[in-house]
Amino acid sequence: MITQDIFVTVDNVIFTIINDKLQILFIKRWIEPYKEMRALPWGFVLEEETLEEAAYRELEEETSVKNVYLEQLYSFSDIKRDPRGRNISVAYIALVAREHIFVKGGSDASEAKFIPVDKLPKLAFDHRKIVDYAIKRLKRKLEYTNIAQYILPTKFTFTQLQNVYEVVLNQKLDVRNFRKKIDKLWIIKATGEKEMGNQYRPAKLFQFVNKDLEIVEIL
Amino acid sequence: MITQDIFVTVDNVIFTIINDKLQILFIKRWIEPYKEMRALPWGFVLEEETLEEAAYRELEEETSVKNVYLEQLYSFSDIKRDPRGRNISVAYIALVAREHIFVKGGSDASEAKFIPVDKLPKLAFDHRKIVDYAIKRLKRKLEYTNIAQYILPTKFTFTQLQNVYEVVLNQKLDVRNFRKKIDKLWIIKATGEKEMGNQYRPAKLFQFVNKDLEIVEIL
DNA sequence: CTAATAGTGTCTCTGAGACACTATCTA
DNA sequence: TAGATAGTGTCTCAGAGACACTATTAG
Repeated sequence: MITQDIFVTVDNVIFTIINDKLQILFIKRWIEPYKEMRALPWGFVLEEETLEEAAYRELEEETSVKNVYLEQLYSFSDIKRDPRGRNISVAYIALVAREHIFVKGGSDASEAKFIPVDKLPKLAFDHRKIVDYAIKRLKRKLEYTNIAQYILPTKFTFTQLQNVYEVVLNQKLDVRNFRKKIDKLWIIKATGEKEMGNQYRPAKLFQFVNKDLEIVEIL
Repeated sequence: MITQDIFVTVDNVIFTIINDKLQILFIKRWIEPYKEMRALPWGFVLEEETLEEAAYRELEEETSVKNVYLEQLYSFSDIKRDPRGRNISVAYIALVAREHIFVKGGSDASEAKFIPVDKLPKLAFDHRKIVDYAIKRLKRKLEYTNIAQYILPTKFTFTQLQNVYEVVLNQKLDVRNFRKKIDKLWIIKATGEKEMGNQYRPAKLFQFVNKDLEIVEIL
């Protein structure tokens, strides 16, 4: 029998939209290596849990969260990715609506916070590579699935939906064309309610028809 | 420090086309569990190699191969996937042209052979799940990249190219529409040569313009 | 000249994108 | 009634798919 001295970990790329910007959760490292730098929340995989369970457990250590979407991204295995020893990390993407996530109190150890993707500092380990890959996957998936629902509140306005697309794809979209396209896909339906309380015309509230991830050619 | 007793392995889903059929390489297991059943070629990840290197090394243990395309598929981690102990397996997809792969002599131990995807027997472990996922990925990737080149000889006819699409997507395609579409993508070019030796009109030979994987909206 | 596959063009329909005005609410 | 955002329709162009015949070779 072979012996292996390899540690298996999970890294989470947790996306949400705050202030109309796509943001990712980072902790601040308080020990070497990469002390003081930002890093993705990570954790060891325990013997009695799957990778997905490990990712979910890790997620809950840093945040209070509900209605989260979790998807395996890729496994990273560069020999030197952690200078302390051989490590293989399975990265996960998490998508959450702003309303459904709460970052746990900044114990001095972790100090977790969301940072906009266009303002990322230099990151620890190979986390920049992971983040880049995660963004690419998210963009792609937005275009052929109903994944947008996981980053939105259950009930949302058409404008909010469009904003998800604009912020993730990082480009402005035409209001009329966007609505036409979404309408034809039948992935959302009106709730009959309206968003009140603003000093302008109230917007209709919508919800997604299918609460599971669905492949739909979109955009 | 945590101790982990988890073995990390790689499983290879090796695709090629033989007799106009999409086929995958399997070995026959000669020990329990799943003795006598078909399984994907697999191997342990060594401490001084990346996952991709492990997949490639394993590939070379079962076959002589050149010009192979290798891509990480997904990591499988069901607690009970191997009854002998905790195991996490990173699956890889390999694509090879029939001409570029040779299955090593059937030592009684392994007896490796290609089996058409529509005639798979019951497979060992969770390999059915892996295979299904691999086929799905391959189909999808065929539609938006130039990945077909890796399953074709360097020079090929338009008919052969169309056959790759038909066999992988498992549907007949219209000759004229297919040619029009491929033409417009500028991903292949005529070599000027023709395929001779047949008792009918000789077909022009083509080759791919870009030898690297390229994202191109296709079909 | 027969058998077998290579290779080509047109029409219709649908989806994508460009583009500007009216509707509805609060203060 | 001013300010602010919600919500809507038309035209043009490009790509997708349906469809049938001619071209070229070996024997």
